[in-house]
Amino acid sequence: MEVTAQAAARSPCAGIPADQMDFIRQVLDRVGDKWSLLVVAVLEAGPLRYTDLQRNVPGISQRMLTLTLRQLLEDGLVTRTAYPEVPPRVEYALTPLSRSLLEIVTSLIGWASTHHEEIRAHRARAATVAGRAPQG
Amino acid sequence: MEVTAQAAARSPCAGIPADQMDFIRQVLDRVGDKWSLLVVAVLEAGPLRYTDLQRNVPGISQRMLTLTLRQLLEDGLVTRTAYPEVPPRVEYALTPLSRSLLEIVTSLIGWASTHHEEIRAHRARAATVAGRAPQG
DNA sequence: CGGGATCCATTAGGATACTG
DNA sequence: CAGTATCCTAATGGATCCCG
Repeated sequence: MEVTAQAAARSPCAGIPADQMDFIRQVLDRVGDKWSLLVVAVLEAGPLRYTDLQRNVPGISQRMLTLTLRQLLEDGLVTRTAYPEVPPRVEYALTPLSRSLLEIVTSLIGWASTHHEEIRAHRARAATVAGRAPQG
Repeated sequence: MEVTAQAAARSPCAGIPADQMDFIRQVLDRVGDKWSLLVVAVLEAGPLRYTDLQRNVPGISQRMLTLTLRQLLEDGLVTRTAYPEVPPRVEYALTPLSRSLLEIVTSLIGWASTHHEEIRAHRARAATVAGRAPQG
């Protein structure tokens, strides 16, 4: 225990207060999960309804769309507006909060775009070195 | 249909070419997974050996540390240096690539720090509205 | 149309024990 | 010290059916 405490005191994740560590994980979990980010990205252009979202986020299932939206709703990252019309209509939209997040995410996507060749090259190389040639 | 087609044409994931979509997911998976980012963050201060990493990343298991390091290694996000000494010593360090990633991540962490109260507040409020009071 | 509920497969990830 | 291998559980997530 004492060792852990000292280690944590010395370098609790590169200067992160470790109090924050916990909730940073939560944010990361949300950002890093399979769909949240995609949904937010799709909503950037403007409000969309449920089925439009489902079609614009390629490959998402109703279940995951529903769950993702619920999470985003709880975190205040999207708003839900139900119009009491004859064919029910519900629109989801971004909030100022998610828009600010989107800026960061956009830079992350930019990073990915810039460096993905590098990563790919490294992976291919690693696979070749890993034990046998990829071809057989 | 026409609405969807237009929406998709307008916003196939916020202007992302959808070719890139795939590898962006990969990057996001790596960044968003439970440990990669923490390991990278801890390595920011300088090279560390296996056991030091394990102690500095609170809660990580040997298994996950090993797997995470392997992934990072394959992607060229860390380097591994084994010193042929009597007690074996292995050091892991960041690369220019991971340092550039760290800048983005830092801003993400900054975002989290700035807005986590907002998110928490929204969650609490959502929980209250959800059907019953949080207290019971 | 906008979901909720259920069933099922895959995976992530922790605990433990063992090795060089 | 620096891992590897195995087992097992919990969470992720897709498919499907159902309902207001």
